[in-house]
Amino acid sequence: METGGTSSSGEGFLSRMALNDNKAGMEGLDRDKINKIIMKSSKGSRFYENEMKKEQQVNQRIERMMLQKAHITEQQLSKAQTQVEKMTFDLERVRDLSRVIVHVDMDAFYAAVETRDCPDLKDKPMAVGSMSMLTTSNYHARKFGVRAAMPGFIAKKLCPNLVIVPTDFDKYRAVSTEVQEIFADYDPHFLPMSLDEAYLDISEHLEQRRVWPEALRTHRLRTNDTGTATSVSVPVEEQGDGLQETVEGLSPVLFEDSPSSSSCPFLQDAPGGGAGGDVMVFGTCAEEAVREMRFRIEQKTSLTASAGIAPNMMLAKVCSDKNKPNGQYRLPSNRQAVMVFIQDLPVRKVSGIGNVTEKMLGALGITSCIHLGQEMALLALLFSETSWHHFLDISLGLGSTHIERDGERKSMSTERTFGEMVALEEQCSLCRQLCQDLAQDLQKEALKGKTVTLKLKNVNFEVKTRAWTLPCAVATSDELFAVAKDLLKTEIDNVSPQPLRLRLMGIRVSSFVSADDKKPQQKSIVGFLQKGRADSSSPSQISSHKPVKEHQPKPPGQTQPFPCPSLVQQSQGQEDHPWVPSWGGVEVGRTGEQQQSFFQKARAQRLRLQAEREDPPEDGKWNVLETRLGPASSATKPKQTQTPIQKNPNTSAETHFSMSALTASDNMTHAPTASSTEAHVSTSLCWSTEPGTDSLTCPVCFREVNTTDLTVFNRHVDQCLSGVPMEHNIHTDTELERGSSVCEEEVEKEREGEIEKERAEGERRREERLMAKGRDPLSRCMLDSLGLRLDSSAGDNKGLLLYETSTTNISLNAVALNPVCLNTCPNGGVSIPRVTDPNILKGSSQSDPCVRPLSPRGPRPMTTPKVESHDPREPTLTCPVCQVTQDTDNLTLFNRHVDLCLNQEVLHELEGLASVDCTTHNATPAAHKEREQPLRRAPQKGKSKRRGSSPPPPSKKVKALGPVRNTIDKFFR
DNA sequence: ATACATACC
DNA sequence: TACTGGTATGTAT
Repeated sequence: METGGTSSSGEGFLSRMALNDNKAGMEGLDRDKINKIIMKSSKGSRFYENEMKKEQQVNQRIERMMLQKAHITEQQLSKAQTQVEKMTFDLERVRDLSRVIVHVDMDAFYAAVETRDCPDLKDKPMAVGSMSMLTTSNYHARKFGVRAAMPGFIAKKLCPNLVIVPTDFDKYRAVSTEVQEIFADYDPHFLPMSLDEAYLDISEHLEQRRVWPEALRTHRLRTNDTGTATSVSVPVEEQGDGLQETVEGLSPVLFEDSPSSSSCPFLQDAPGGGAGGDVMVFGTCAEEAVREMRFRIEQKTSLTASAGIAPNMMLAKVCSDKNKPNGQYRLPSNRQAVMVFIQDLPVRKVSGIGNVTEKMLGALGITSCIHLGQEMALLALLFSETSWHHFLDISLGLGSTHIERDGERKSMSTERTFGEMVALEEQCSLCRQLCQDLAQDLQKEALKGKTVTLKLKNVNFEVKTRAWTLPCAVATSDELFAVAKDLLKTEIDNVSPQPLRLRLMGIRVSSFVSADDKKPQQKSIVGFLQKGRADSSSPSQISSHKPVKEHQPKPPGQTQPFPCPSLVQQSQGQEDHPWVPSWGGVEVGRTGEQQQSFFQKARAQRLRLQAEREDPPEDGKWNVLETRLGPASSATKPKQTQTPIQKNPNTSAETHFSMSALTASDNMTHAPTASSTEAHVSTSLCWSTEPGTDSLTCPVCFREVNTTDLTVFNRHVDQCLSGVPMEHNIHTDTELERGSSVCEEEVEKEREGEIEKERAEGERRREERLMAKGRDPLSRCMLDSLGLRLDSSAGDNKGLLLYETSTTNISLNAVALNPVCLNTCPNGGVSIPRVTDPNILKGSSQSDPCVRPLSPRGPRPMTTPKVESHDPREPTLTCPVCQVTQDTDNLTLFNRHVDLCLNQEVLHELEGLASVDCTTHNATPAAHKEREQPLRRAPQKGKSKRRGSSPPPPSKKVKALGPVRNTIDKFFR
C-alpha cells in the first residue's frame, strides 16, 4: 500500500507537506503547481501550523547535528572509520546471498478492488477514503498529485473530478485472503505486511520447482465475458546471475487496462507447449515462479501485483517498487549486482528511511546509498548505534534473509478522531467507549497488558501520550478505564480551568504478559492468599504509590468533579450512578467474592475442586493464580481524604492500618520487582485505598500500617520481624469486610489518643522480644511446606532472603504471603525489606478500636470472617482457617493452631489452586496526579517510582461492602 | 519507564 | 468543513 510522505521540495514549502513524487505513478508531474495548491489549501490551518512546528523541530535537530559534526576531529573520524571497516568486514563475511526473497505488493490495492467492482471507475481518477483522508488513489488520480495520506478535500482541489470511494475493509480483507492463498503455495511461511503486501522466501519452492513437471507449472487462463484471455504473461527462461537486471517484459501500461484488455501472444505456444489453448506455462526460475504467482493472482482476483526478487528483504522491497505497477524486478544474487544496484538508490527508497531521516542525511550531503557508504564514519559519530548500523547495512545492500512470521504482538490500541470535543462528560464517556472497544479486541486475542497509555491530540494537532504501568496485566474495559480515566483526569486537571480541546483520543495497552507469565508456575500464591480479589470484570479500585516525597496534598482547586455519563451500557452494572464516574476516585461495587477472606475463598475453592475431582487440571500444573507479583506495585490513595495525621505537614508518615490492600476488595499490592531490591519498602508499597488514609501493608503481620513514611513502616516491619506485636495501628480486614460503622473521624481520634500509649508499649515489648529471641518472622512451617526456606543469613543489610529449596513449581513470588513488601532478589527470591533505622520507632502507630488482639508471631492474616458478627474486641478467637472457635484466649496457643491450620490449608490449596485475578489490585495513576502540581509531573528519578493514588469515594467502604455477586468461580477458574 | 518522534501501510 | 488508524521502534530523558 502506498503511503503518504513527501519528498523535500525545498524552497518555502514545508518539505513535509509538499508532494511526494518519488512513488510510482507520480513521475513528471507539475510539482510546483501541485504544491501551490496543497499549500494554499493548508496554509493557516491548525494542521499546517503544527506541521510547521514539527518541521522546525526537525530543523533544530539538524542544526544540532551539524554543530556536532563541526566538532568532530580527524582523529575521531579515522577511529570511526576503522570501526566501520572492521564492521564492514565482519558483515561482508557473513553476507548471505543464498535466499530468494520476494516482496509482492498489490498495485493501488484498495483502489483496484473498488475499480474492479465498479468498472465505471476504471477510467476515472479515483481514490479510496474520505474527504478527510485518502488511503489510496488510482493511477489516474496520481497524475494530479492525488495520493495516499492526502486529505480528500485537498485532493479534490488538485483534481476536481476525483471520485472518492469509501473504504470497505471487509472487502479488501476478503481479497487479501484470496491473494494470500496463492502466496502460501510459494512459501507457506510467507510474511504478510498488510492486506496488500507480503514477503516470501521462495528458495525452497524453487528447489522443488526445478524438478517439477510442466504440468505443475501450467495454469489455465480465466476468460472474461467475451471469451478472451484476461491476462498475459511472458514466460522467460532462467537467466544466470548476471549483472544485468531483468526487467518485466510487459509495459506497465497494461496495468491501466487491466484486467481485461490485453491479449497474450504466447498463449498458444507457451514454452513447453502446455495444454494448448488458454493456458500459460511458466518456467522454473525465480522470475518465472514470481511471474506465475502474479499471473495467478490476477486470474483469481482481477488485480495486479508487482514484485521484487532479491537476496534479502530490504532489496526485495526496493525491487518491487521498481517496475510497479504490474511489473517485477529481479536483482541477481551476487554481490556485485547488489552493490551496483545500491549505488544510485536514493536513501528515501529504503524502507525505514522516512522524511526526517532523509532530510537529516540530506543535510550531510547524503542522498543515495553510495554516499551512505562513503560517509559511514561520520554517520557512526553522529547517529546512534542502531541507526548507523542500519545505514551500514543499507550501504552494503544487506537485509534480513529469513522471513519470520511476526512474533507476538507488542501492543494493541484504538483511537478516534472527531470534531473538537470540550465537554468533560463527553471526553469521559468517549474514554470509556474506547476502553470497551479495546477490551473487546484484547479479548479476541486473549491478551492482557500491564501498561495502559492514553493518547490525546488537541485541536492544534499536538499529541500527548500518558502511560501507566500496573503491577499486573489488565484486559477488561473497566480495568482499562480505571487507569485511562485517571490519566485523562490528570490531563484535564493540568489545564484546568481550561478544558481540554480534543480532536483525538486513543487507548493503548502494551507490556503484554508473556506466555510464561500466563503459566501457573508464574502465578503467585499471593493472589491466592489475598483475602479478596476483585472480579476482573468489575471496576477495579486501583490505587498507586508514589515516593513519599511527593506525597503532598494536591493544591486546592485542582480537582474538579468530572461528570461522566455512562453512555455506554455498563456490562457489569456496578456503577450505582452513571453520572458519578469516579474520576480520581475509585470504582467500588465489589463482588461478594471480594468480601470473602482468603480462607473463605480457599475453602470454597477446595470444596469446588473436590466436587470436580473427576475433572482435574490437565498437566497437573498448578492451576492457580493469575496474580503475579508485578513490578512497582502498590496501591495508593488519594490525598483528598487524608486523615488528620496525614495532614500534619511535618510528616508524611502517618497512618492507620487496614487490610484493604490485601483484601483486594479495593486493591492489592504486589511485590516489587528486582528493580526495587535496593530498598526497604520502596515506593512499591501498598497504599491503602481506605478513605482518608495512606497505608502500607506489612508483609509480616499482614496488617496495614497507617503510614506512608517508609521509615516508619520499616520500623513496623522490623518490629514484626522481631516479634513485637503490633496491636495498635491496625484494624483488621475484618473491619473492612464488615464495613466500619464507625465514623472515620471517630476512629482517627481514638487512634490518635492511643498512639503514645501504644508506642511506648510497643517499644517495651520490642525490646523484650529482641532480648528474648531471634527473629521468627514467617512461619517456617509454612515455608517448609512450600518447599521454601527462609534465609536470614543474608546479612543485616540485606534483610531476609527467601529462596527456593525444592523443585516446587511455584515461583518464589508465590511465597510472599503478603507481596507488598517483598522485594524480588536477583536470584529470583524475595527479600523482606528491612528497617535500617530502628530509631524511628514511634509515632506511626495508631490504635484501632476495632482491632482484636493479634498474634505476636507474624505472618498470619488475621482475617476472621466470623469476627464480623462479633464485637471486635471479643476475646474468643476463631481460627480464620478452619473457622472453628478456639477455646482459648492465649494468643500463643491460638496462633500455633492457626499456623498449623494454615499450612494444611495452603498445602491443600496448592493441589488445586485456581487463578486469581489481580487486576483490581493495581494502582491507578490517578492519585499521584492528584497530589502533584497540576502542571507538570516531575520526572522520576532513580528507583523511586512516582506513583499516585486515587481518592476513594467517600462511600467506598460502604459500597465495597454492599451486596455483591459471588464470583468465586470466576476467580478460581 | 515515560514521552515523544519517526516510520510503515 | 475537512489532515486517519494501528503497530513497531527509535530517541531522549
